[in-house]
Amino acid sequence: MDSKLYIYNTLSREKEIFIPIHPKHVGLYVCGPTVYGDPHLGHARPAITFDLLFRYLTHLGYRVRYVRNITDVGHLENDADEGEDKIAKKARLEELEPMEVVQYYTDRYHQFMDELNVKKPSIEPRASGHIIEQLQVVDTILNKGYAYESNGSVYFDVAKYNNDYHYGKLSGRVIEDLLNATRSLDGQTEKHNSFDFALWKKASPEHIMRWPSRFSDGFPGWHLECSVMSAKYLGDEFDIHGGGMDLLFPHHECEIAQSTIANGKMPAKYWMHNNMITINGQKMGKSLGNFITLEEFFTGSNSLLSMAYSPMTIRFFILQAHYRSTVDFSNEALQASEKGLVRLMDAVNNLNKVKPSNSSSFDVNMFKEKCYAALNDDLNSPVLISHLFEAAKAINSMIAGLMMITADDLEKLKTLVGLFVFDILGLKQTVAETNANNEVLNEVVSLLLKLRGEAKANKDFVTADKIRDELLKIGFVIKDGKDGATWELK
RNA sequence: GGUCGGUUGGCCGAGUGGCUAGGCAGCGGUCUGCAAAACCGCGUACGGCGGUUCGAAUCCGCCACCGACCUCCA
Repeated sequence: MDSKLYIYNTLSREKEIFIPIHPKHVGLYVCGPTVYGDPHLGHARPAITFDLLFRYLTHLGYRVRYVRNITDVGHLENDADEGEDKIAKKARLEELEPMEVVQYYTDRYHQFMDELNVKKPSIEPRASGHIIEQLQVVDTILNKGYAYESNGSVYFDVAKYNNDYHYGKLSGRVIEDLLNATRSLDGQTEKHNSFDFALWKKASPEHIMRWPSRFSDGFPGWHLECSVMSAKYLGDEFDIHGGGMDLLFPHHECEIAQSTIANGKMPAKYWMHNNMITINGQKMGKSLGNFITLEEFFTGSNSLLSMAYSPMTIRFFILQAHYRSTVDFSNEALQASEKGLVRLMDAVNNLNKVKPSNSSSFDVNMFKEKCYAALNDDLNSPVLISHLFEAAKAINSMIAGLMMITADDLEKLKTLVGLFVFDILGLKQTVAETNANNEVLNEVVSLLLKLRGEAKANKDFVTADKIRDELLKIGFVIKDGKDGATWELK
């Protein structure tokens, strides 16, 4: 528990030691997906980053309440008009209920997160399920004088807030600069200042998701849900707030302003932001249209992909970069990750083949220390992985008889490798590897390998190679070693 | 235009003042009937220019290039 975990706090722009507000408990809030499109690689990054954090904090013994929201309000518009076009009419008849769209993409998101072995959060609240709470906060902020009503909408008064508090403390924005960056936007005329943001927005006719309120039929502002739901489930003040770097401004800045007025407190102590995934050096995002969905990765069905990549390859690829760095997608990089992952997993499986000796030439305690040090240093998963590769090399050397390990140390090593690879990094064995542990299959293949061994002993290499080649065709890779052949499924 | 961040060997990607990150690819070797795997060895990288220092990829300054945010976006 006295782990000395340091995390980089965007608020201070420094790594800070993590000390929970309530000992032994951690409140973690992460901005989840807006469910109006298929999940893509960009969605995988924060999910995996904060999954790693969730897993590690849990391992350290904290009771973690992890809240990750589903944004299902405010993005759906009805583009149908009153034209007589038959196709348009049919489209309208077959049109999906907004909640159908939400349900569909929520399910898709869950499906792909499961495949990536991302643990479910403790609570996954939906914005649409918290309209009443959001309206209550609108009232609170209005009553405190930091919001104004304008033509059925309610806006947060940023200028007033900035007089009394500090708008921009998270993002480093200066309000005067924001004024200079003015652009013409819809609804501008309703706002006192361009940087004011909506708490409640009156729905225009084409908006199909709408709720009644004393201001108008409308929907809550874009930033309000996170302030409301984090406070509801984690309290006015909680430990860690996470999300993508692109949400830093304005989303999180606005959240801070709202929560500060509504609850009188900074909502979160530590703010963590994962960086973007780039493609050809550019951010992969919905608006740029350069995203590759997770389904496309898993099936290889995208012209940018030279092959399909397994969920674990994607997970490992993301974990091989530090979460605050951009990570550039390329087929070459992904294939390198895939091969590396196979090498690592092979070594993990090889642990069972290691025979203990009387002494150890591998320092298990040092290995353990280095692994924890990497995680404690702002979740440095790439460094942790580099240590795991060193352990992999050591394991293979033990099998080759070049290194030794005592039975005690071997047990420790098995426990540690299992802990870091499976529990904390959240990697898992492929279906093929799981099949390889099937006893019946094991005996059948062993029988074939035994026959091949006999053929080899008789210098009948034609038969030996035939067995090997035929097995390879089915998907078995045969590896000859000092003490006979071993196999694995590709 | 403003704010912030980045530029590391063939590719990806750690590293923040001196000590081999790691993975992939490549080359040489060991092992093997051959192959694969594994192991051993090799490459001697830090955008440019200047400064600080005994010593800088790492600190400071200037320049170049790239990106993020400023608008929905993970």
